[in-house]
Amino acid sequence: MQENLMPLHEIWRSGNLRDMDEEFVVDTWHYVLAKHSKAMCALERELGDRHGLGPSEFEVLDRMVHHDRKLRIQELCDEVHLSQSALSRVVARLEKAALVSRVVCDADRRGVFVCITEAGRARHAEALPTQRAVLTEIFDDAPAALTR
Amino acid sequence: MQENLMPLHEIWRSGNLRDMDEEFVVDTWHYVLAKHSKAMCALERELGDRHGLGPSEFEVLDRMVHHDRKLRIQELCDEVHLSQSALSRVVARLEKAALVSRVVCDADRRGVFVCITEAGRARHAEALPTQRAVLTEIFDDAPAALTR
DNA sequence: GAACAATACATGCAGGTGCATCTTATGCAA
DNA sequence: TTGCATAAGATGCACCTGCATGTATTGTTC
Repeated sequence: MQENLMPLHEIWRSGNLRDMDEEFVVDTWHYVLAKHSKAMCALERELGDRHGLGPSEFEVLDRMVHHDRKLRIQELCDEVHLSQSALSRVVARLEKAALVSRVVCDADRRGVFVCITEAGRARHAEALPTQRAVLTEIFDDAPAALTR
Repeated sequence: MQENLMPLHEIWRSGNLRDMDEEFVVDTWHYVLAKHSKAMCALERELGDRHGLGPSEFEVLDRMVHHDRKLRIQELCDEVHLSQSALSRVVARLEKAALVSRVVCDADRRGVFVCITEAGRARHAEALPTQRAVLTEIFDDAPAALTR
């Protein structure tokens, strides 16, 4: 699909940028659509086949590792681009796989803390190079033209 | 979500672009994720509420108008980021709404031509300003810094 | 022409997502 | 304390998507 996609920096250079014209906006949108589609498909395949993780599952683990502490569901909502209900289910799946655990928050018993387990850290460490490889493959055209 | 998202051109300027380092790639990915999520949600809401179209439906109509001729399902597949099966169903929905019609291809009776109807053109013309407005709203931070 | 692989599209099915709603807990006011 | 609005998170439901497969047609090889 869209093999002749113009790199975004070229889109941004080609037009009259002072005008913020429609063509520029639409080209940028098509760039985002194409890269998103390509990356999501590849991540789904690679993370799934090699590590048994979906992109959403990986992203949640990644956020947990990044913050390195227990997080409220709502805090995760701010960082992962999922609805609260979708996130709730992702956490449920991760918990069933023993990659995170849910702990009731004592200060506010409505709330739930999500804690990454050792198995979760291990799975994330294992999957991280795969994710980086996929992204590098897909976005390697992005900065090149800025330095060429 | 991610209100403090760094514009992509800043991401591309900030790092050592010669190195294509991981941080750059990941920041670019997060940019794509954030913009895609924001735009898709907004398009789903605005196109849906105001014109009774989903993003995929609009995109197919848009491609039809752009090419201004009947297209094979497979041709559309190359342009819209959907699987063949998903596209088949989008076309079915559009046909049920009388916005396109399916015509068996005489030269190759396995194939199907998709033709946009007058109602389809009208609906697209009506929805186009909405789509452009949404995209402009979301991508207006993108080029500005290049000219400031 | 017969047999068989390949192609174009449709469809059954499983899975993920968002919206609306439910449940439980908190906070605040009377 | 009681009553009610609000917040956190879970869940029913409808919808969309991709994968695998089915159906019809075409091309190819013998």
